[in-house]
Amino acid sequence: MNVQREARARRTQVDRRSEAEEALLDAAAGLFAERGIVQTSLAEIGEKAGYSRGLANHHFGSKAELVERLARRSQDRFMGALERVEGSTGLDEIVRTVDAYLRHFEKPTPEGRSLLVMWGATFPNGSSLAGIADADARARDAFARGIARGKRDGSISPQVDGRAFAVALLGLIRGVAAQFLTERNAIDTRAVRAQCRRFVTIGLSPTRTKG
Amino acid sequence: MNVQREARARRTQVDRRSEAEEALLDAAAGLFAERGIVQTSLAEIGEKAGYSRGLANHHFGSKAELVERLARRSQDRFMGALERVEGSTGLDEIVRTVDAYLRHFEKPTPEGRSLLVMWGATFPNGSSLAGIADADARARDAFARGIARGKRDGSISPQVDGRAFAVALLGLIRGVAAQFLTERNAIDTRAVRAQCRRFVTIGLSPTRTKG
Amino acid sequence: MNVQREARARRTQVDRRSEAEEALLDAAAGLFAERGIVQTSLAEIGEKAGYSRGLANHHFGSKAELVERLARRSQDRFMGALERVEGSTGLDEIVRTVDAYLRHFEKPTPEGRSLLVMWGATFPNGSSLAGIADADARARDAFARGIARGKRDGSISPQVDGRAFAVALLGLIRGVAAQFLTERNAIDTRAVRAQCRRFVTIGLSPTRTKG
Amino acid sequence: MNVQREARARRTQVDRRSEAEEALLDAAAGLFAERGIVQTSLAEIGEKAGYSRGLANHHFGSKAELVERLARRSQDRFMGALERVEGSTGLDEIVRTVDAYLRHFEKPTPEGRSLLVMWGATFPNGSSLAGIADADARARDAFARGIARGKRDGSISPQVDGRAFAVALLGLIRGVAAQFLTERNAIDTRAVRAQCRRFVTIGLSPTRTKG
DNA sequence: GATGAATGAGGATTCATTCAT
DNA sequence: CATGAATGAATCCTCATTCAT
Repeated sequence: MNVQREARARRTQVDRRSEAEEALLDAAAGLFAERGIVQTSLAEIGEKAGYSRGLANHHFGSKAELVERLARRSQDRFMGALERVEGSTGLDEIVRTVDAYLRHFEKPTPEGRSLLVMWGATFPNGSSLAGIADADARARDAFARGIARGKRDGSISPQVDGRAFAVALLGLIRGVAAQFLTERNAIDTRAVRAQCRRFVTIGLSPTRTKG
Repeated sequence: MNVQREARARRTQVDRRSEAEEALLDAAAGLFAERGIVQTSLAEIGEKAGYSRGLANHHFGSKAELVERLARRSQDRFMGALERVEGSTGLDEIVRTVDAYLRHFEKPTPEGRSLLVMWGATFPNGSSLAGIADADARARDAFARGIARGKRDGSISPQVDGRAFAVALLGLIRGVAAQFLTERNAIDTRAVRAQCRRFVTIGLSPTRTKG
Repeated sequence: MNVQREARARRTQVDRRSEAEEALLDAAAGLFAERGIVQTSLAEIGEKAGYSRGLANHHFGSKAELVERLARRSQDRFMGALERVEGSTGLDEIVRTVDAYLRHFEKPTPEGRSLLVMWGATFPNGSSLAGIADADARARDAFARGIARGKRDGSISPQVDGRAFAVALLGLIRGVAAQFLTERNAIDTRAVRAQCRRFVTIGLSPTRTKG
Repeated sequence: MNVQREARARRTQVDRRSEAEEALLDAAAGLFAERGIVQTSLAEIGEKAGYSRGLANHHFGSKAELVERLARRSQDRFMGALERVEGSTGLDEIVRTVDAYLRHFEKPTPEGRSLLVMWGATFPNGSSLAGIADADARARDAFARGIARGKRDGSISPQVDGRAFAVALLGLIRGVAAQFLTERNAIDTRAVRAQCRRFVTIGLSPTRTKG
C-alpha cells in the first residue's frame, strides 16, 4: 500500500513536472520562432505556457539550459523524422529526405522555424549550442550513410565524396529553408523544391556522359 | 577664397564624419561576428572603434539604423565583389561565384561572418532587416542572370528554372558557409568546396543522357 | 500495552522531528558560517542536511524563525560552556573564560563562526535577533557576577565597575575572535591570546602602586 | 530645488560625476547602517541620493564595487581621523584614540555605523571586502606604532607584545562599539568608556609591583 | 563633431512561501 | 512526516536613449 501510494504520488508529481516542461518548451519554440531567442523573456515563456512568470527558470535553472533543452527536443523530433525517411535506393532516400525537409518549410511549424532560428543563433563565434551542433553532425552522418548506400547500389556516382557532399546537402536544405521563411512571398516554393530534387538527383547520379 | 576655404573645411568635416562612421561600422562588424547583434552594445562599438561610448548613437541615431547601415555596407562590398566575378560562360561564371563565396568563408573575415550573423538574425518571423533582404534579392538576381546567360550560350540546360534555381544556389552557399563558420574543425572545407563545384557544374549542365 | 505503544510511537516521532531539526540547524550553521545568513537559502539548508528543499520551511515556518532557533541553540551550547568555566578566584574565572573563548576561535567550528556571523548581522539598526541580544546580556551578566565575586575574594580591584567592565570584556573577546576569523594568516593567535590574558589580569587586579 | 538644479547644471562633467558619486556613497552608508548591505538595493541608494534607480550601477558597475568604494572612503575618513589623534606619550596617544573611537559610537553617525556593518559582513568565510581588511591592518599598525613609541618613552611596559596587543585593542574598541550600537539602552556608554580608559591605561602601564 | 552623465525600462535570476501529493 | 511543484516579489545588471557640456 505504502509503496503504491508513494509510487502514485511520485508519478503524479513527475507527470506534473514533465507536463509543465513540455508546455514551457512548446511556448518557447513559438516565441523563439516569432521574436528570436534573445528577444524572448523567460517570463513570457512561462505565461504563454499558461503558468507563472517564474516557472521557466524554476524548471530549467537558466535560459541557456532551456534553449539547450529545446534544441535537443527539436532535434530528436525533427531530425529523427528525417532519419526515418526510406527510399528504394540510396539516391532515392536522399532525394526524399531533401524533399521532405523543404516541404516542411513550405508551411513551417513554430518548432521547425525555431530550429532554424536556433541554428542562426550559432553563427556568432562566441555562441555555443551543443544541441544544434549535435543535430548538424547527425544530419550529415545520415546523408553520408545514404550516399554510401547509393554508391553500393549504383544509384550514386562513386566519384562523390560522401562526407563532403553531406555538408553541401545540409547546407542546401538549410539555406533554402531559410529563404522559405524569410521571403515566402518572393519565392515559388514548389518550383524551388522541384529544382532542388532535380539538382540533387543529377548532382549525385553516375555521370552518363560517355553515352 | 572664402568659398574655397569653406568648401575645404566642409570636406574635411565630411571626411572626419565618414572616417568615424567607417570605424564604427568596422567595430560593429567585428563585435557582431563575435557575439551577435543583440549582445553587442552601442557603447562597446564606440569604444572598440577608438571613440567614446556615445558616438555610435550620436552618428546613427539608433541601434537599428546602425545595423541597417552595416548590412547595406557589407552587401555593397561583399555581394558587389561576387557580382564582379567573370566567367567564359554562364555556367563558368556561376561556378566561379560559388567557389569565390565559399573560399571566402574558409578563412572568414569579421565582415563576412557578421554578414551571416545578420542573415541568421532575420530568421524569426517578426524581424526585419531590409538591407539583408535586399542583398538576398540582389544575389538571386545575379544568379538568375548568370543562368539566363548560360542558357543562351549553351553551358546550362534549358530545363533549369532560373529564378527557382537561384534560390537553391544562394541557399547552398549560405548553408555551406554557415557550416564552415560553426564547425570548422569537423569539416574539410577544401573538399567541400570541390564537391560544390562539381555539384553545381553537373547540376546545371545540359543533360547528355538522351544522346 | 496500547498506551505504551502509542507513547513509544509518539516519542519516536518526536525524536525524528528533533533529529531532522538538529540536522537542519547544523546545516544552517555551516552555511551561515560560509556565506552569511541572507546569502543562504532554505532550500540549501534542507539539502545540506540530507533532506529535501522544502523541509526547512516545513519545520520552522519561516526563515526568521530558523535563524532565531539557531541563535538560541548556539547560545545555549556555546555560552553555556563558558558559564561553566570555573576558577579559584573571581579573577581566575574571568581570565579562564576569556582564554577559553579565544582558544575556541583559534580553530573555529562552523557553529562558533556562525555565532559571530549572526552577531555581525545585528549591527544594522533595523535588525532584530532576540536570540543574540539575549546571549549578549547573559554573557555580560556572567562577567559581572565573576567581577563581583572577585571583588569579594580580593582578586579584583574594588574600583572596577562590574557592569561597565563586563561590556569591555565581552567586546574584547568578540572583537578579537572576529579578527581571528577574518585574518587568521595575519595574526599570531597564540600570542594574542597570551596578551589578552595579561591584559585582563592586570586590568582587573587591585593596583599595587601604593607599595 | 531650482537653485540646486541650476547650480548642478552649471558644473563641469567631472564635478557632476564626483558629486553624484559622493551623494551615492552617502546614501549607501545611511542605508547600510539602517538595513544592512544585502538588504539594501542599488535602486534605493540611487533614489535616496536624489537620482535615478539606475545611477548607482551606472557609476560603480556592480554592487560589490560600490561597497568596496564605500569601505575605502569610510576607512580614509574615519580611520584617518583616529591616526591623527595626538598624545603626550605613547600611552596617552593610545588611550586618547580608544576614547575618541568609543565616543564616536556613543552617538554614531550613519557612516560610522555602516563601517561596523561592513565589518560584520566580513565574518562569513567566503566574504571578501578588501577595503575592510586594509582598514583593519592599518588600525593595528597605528596601535602598534603607538605601543612602540610608548615603550621608548617609558609610558608602556616593555613586556607588551606590540603586534599582538594591537589586535586586542582593535578588538576591544570594535567589540565595545558594536554593543553601543546594538544595545544602547542596556548600556551606560559613558561608564563603559571610562572603564575602557582605565583598562587600557593599567593594562599597558609598566607594572610597579617591585615597589 | 564628440563626450559622457543620467535615465528608466527590461530581463535573468534568486528565493521565501504556499500548496498539492 | 516529508517532498517538491508553483508562485510572484525583489534585485542586480544591461543598455538604448536623452541631454548637458
